Amino acid sequence: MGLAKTEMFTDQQNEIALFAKVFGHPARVSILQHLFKINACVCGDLVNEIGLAQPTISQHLKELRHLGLIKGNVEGTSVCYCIHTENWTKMKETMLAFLNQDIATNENCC
Amino acid sequence: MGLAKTEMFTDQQNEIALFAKVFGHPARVSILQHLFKINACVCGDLVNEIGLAQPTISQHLKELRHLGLIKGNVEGTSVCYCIHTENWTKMKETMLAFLNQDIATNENCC
DNA sequence: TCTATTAATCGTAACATTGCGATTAATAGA
DNA sequence: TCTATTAATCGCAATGTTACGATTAATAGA
Repeated sequence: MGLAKTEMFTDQQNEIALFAKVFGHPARVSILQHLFKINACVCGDLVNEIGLAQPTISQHLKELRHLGLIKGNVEGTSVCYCIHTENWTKMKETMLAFLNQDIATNENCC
Repeated sequence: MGLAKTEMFTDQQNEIALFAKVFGHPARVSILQHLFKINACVCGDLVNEIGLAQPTISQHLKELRHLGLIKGNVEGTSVCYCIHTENWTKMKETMLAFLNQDIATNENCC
């Protein structure tokens, strides 16, 4: 189907999956790392930096923007993208709670 | 294309993307949370717990196993799955380094 | 040995993702 | 106004993902 059955999972599980999904492509990881590094960027810079075509980068930026992890200011003919700090922090809390789960001790297994 | 151009990214970026991708489906998030909770589980339990068909769960378990995040012991006709603690810790370090990036201060933007 | 149980695998349909050429929209500057 | 620049959007081809019915493989117990 290619279509996740989201209705059978909790909001929290779906939220984790949505954030993880957007990190599930090295181009988006690379874009975010670049934005963190310089904290100000136009799309053209990213095209040169990463090496994918302009429409491809634009599409990845769109996904990051729709999840709220970055924001963009129009400055003349270019757009200045940067990390949406508050939303990044919120996302981080959700993901950290998932990654830092404690393992129940159980000697019956493994 | 549906095919990420991994060769233009660093090993670290590809690794982050691979881990994130496996968390990018609520069923796998749910499976991992369940394994953390009870730390011993057969596939059948997960089918009842989650509500997807047995082949679907089996497929998700396979992906988690191939990334090394879980391990499975055969016990008679059932299989006991649990978190692969060492690999989970390693994965966590990689993901935390990405999530905890510091934002460069730059007042020229946003 | 026969049967029930359990999980893996196969095959396939439906849908999603990725990448990019072509085009469009918007603005700056001549 | 005209042109150059920049990024978004469209459209499409190639590939990946998800889900599950059907089947298979393996073992336990009668």
